[in-house]
Amino acid sequence: MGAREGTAIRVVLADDECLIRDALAAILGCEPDIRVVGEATTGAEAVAVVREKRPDVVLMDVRMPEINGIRATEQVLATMEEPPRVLVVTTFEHDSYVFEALRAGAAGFLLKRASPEELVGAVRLVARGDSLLFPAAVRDLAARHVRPPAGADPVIARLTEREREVLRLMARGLNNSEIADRLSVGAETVKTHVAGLLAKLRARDRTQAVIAAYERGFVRPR
Amino acid sequence: MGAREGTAIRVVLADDECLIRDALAAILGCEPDIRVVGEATTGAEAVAVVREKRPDVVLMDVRMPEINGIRATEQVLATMEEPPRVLVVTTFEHDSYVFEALRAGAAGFLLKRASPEELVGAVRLVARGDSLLFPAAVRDLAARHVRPPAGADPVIARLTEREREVLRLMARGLNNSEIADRLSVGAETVKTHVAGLLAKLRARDRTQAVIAAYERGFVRPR
DNA sequence: ATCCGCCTCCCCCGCGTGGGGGAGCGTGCC
DNA sequence: GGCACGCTCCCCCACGCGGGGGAGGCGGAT
Repeated sequence: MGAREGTAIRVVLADDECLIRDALAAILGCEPDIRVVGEATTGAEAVAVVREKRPDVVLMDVRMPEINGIRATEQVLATMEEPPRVLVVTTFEHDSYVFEALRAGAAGFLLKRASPEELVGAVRLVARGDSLLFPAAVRDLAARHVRPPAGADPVIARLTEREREVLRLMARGLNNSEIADRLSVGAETVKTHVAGLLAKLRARDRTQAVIAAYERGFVRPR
Repeated sequence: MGAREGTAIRVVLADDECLIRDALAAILGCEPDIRVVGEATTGAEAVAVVREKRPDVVLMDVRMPEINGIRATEQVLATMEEPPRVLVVTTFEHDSYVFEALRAGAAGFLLKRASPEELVGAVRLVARGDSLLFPAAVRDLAARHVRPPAGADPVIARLTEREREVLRLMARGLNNSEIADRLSVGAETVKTHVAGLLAKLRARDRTQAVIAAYERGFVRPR
């Protein structure tokens, strides 16, 4: 899969800004082992062009008319038998798209301010089957898996220590009496804490509270 | 941060196998801009050496005596003020350590069978502040964020379509009557589905069911 | 010393929830 | 045709849960 030995790496460029496309084409065109075989200015067009040209690599901009680059990536990867490696390109590294790009199955993530050398390096890398990310991307990903430094969430921070304790146990599926046993307090006490929790989390019932615990990263799956 | 201009990139190698260390040292030693300033054979030793030598980059093996590379990475990054960039090295790319390495804050993930060029390239890359991953790593990560292809989980798979629908809404905090409205069915019907859900998920109440939904990746935070 | 927040425990009350049944209806399988 | 299964709806009932109060002790802030 990817580029066959001895053949040029076939690349499709998808970006709504003509300037960017030209710049990318110019940089990649200088490389003997890379050939730009198609261009697209919208997400929909990108899907069509990629389907037709069957490139090894797609440089996909995130922000494009009609369909954005993420969706286009999804569609390409979902519908093609031997999909190309998609390299998602964007302007801002703090972009939350980083994450979605990976979800969509992108092979890598590249910043527009990358140097020409980095660009061609990245194209060769993904064509070989490797993947790459830029630092912000990794930080982004890592951040999603490391629990926020003990209550970065303002709402969670407003909970008392005891309430957090109760919430943790609630999120493990314990009912009030079990929590009471675990904390060695009366069942009535637990109810009070639960009531406090619900109010502060704006939750109607314990189920919504547990959902909030997950959504705010207070507890996490796995 | 990282390597200052004009200075060599200072690298510490941590691997319990002497052969590997020597090989890495030999490869990196040939590069004028890279200097191996320390080596370690255990996780604990790695932490100590890194703290003392303050390198720009650490090549950290995953499997090491006493403390594994992941833990060592965590400790280094958590305790040092200007921590080095950690490049986690392993033998198998399907290793689940990939994920944990990122959690721990590693800048990149490298396979031992990488070519010498890739190795030095990777070291320079992370020293500059970039990060890199190999394809399996990205796939691994992506897999954690894409919901398993419509019920990879056997328990979830045993649910009927309607039950999954109800579970989704339950996990969004809706109560039975709200779910009934949303699905345009009677409240009694919802109760039946909920009962089925609870039995199949071995959940005592809806809260435990929602927890199961999160834990099994049926729904996910954010 | 006073106030306030937190933890603890108690009361009553309404209702949502879950458990136990049963039943009709359509679909697909054997 | 018989059968299983999923979806729909209904009954009654027990209980956990959440809402509304109140109350005492304890520590820190002012």
